Amino acid sequence: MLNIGEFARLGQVSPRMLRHYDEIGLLQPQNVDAVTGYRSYAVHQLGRLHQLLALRDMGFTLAQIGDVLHEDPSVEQLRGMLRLRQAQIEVTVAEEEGRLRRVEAHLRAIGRTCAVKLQDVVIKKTDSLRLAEGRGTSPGFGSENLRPLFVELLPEVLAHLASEGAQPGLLVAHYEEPKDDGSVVLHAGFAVDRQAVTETDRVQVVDLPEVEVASVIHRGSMDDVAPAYESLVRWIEDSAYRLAGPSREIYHECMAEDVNDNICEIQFPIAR
Amino acid sequence: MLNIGEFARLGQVSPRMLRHYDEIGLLQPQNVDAVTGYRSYAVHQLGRLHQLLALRDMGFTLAQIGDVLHEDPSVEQLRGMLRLRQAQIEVTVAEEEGRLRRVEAHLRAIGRTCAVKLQDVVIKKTDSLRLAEGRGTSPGFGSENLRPLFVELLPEVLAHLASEGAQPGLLVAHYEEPKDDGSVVLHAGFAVDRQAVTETDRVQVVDLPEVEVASVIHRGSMDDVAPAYESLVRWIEDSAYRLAGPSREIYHECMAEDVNDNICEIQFPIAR
DNA sequence: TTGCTCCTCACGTCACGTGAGGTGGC
DNA sequence: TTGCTCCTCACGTCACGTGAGGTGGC
Repeated sequence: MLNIGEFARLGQVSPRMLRHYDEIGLLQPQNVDAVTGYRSYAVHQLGRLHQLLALRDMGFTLAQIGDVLHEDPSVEQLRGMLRLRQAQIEVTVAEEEGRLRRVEAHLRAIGRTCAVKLQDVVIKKTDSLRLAEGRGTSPGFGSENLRPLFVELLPEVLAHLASEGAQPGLLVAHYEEPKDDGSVVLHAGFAVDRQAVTETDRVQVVDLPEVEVASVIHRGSMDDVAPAYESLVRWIEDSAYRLAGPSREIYHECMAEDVNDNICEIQFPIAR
Repeated sequence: MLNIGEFARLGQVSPRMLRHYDEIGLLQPQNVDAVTGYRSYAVHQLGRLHQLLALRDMGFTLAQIGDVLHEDPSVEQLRGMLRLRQAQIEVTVAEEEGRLRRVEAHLRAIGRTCAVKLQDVVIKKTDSLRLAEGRGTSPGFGSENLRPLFVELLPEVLAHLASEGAQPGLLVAHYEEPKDDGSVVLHAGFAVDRQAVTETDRVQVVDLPEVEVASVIHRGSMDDVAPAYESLVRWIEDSAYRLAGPSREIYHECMAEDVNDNICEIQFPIAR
């Protein structure tokens, strides 16, 4: 019979761990002295300890290990548990590799620019969104092209919503894929949630689906949005995602007294 | 200004998380109502939240994120943190892949045999060990060859230790690489820790170094040790380690009344 | 007597999730 | 009045590490 220190040394574990395994019933000493509380382990318990450590090294929780040790599962059950564990580890590995790619994308990003503040690209799922919107074609991106279109479309949408007694929510814009000549179709409108809004030939109601996006927050005038767009796109390509559609712009704040306080979230659907 | 629910929805986080970040000073609301305690967030705080989430997605702890957000590190410092994080993730990935290989080795092991009980292979570091030992050559492995050698060598070692007033510790055997003709040199002796023991031409004192080993516990007669050896070797090869030397046998229990209660630990040094 | 090993609490870890119990505005 | 959102505790999670304070045999 071995005392706890000797047994711990043989098994290369700490006495505290053995006490813990005793406490939760995973591996109880052969004998506990009724007076002193001293634990004694039989040499053959080293085999049990080995099983326990082997399962722990495979990443099973102590509760699962308890099931295996006490319930003596069939070969089939054991195989099932191992397969499940295998699948879970594969998921973990994939997650960590994703993390790694994101870190490396940020590393390359700070290598490329002097702007320190681009580490705010975030992957998230958007909520689905119902918009009342107007549409128009612009000769290209750039606020010199887009601004007049916003000024044309938005009052029409607002007037229509007012005539229907609906409250406009967030201002949202999204785009269609640019044509070969560089022209783009802009959709600009307001979130209307579940309010009933009828359509006209100038105002449509559309549902933007939930999608996974990469997103940045741009603060300031939309005249200066280009760098944000560029770093977002490069970040996405860098981190082994790919662009899965044209962008959306969500104007969380677009009427600040100071234009530098405007806040616009730029989202690109991504895949992979 | 947004209340906590609105802000949480925009950032795709839970209100509880925002309260937590407030509590630990990571992201405090623009305003807290003195009477009701209601938190209000400014839209531009979405940018801060994005930074926070981006850092979290890279696996930084909240304490580290706090440092980045509050202390506005230089590009060089930021690069250093990212590099460190990158290295840590690479370690994690390597560990998880090791786990995966161990799980797969066990899966193949239970596919190969009907014996359910071989899941007790464990990787560990041995303690260094000082032995007083005798040496002899056997025509091969197998207890029919080795047993006479043990019977010859061990009494000599014991007698020598007794004459020196030293206490014999654990019985340990180890081997040299087998020769081409299949013969092996057996070293068999007893642990002597730091006791002073002089050497003779029949009894040598050696230090076995600390090494990383794969280890199984064999219970019963050494006549039946072959399957344990075989499964240990296959397991090692299977899990992308490789054998880094000949085996050691540690006889934790070798004089049980019932031979089936003998306990022997078999270790193979491994590398990679 | 001093050192060593053993014992039993019990707190701390990390980033929140999940009630419990209560409040304020539509 | 009912629902909804907000609030503040405070426990639970997982596998131990790390004291604190005390005991027993050489």
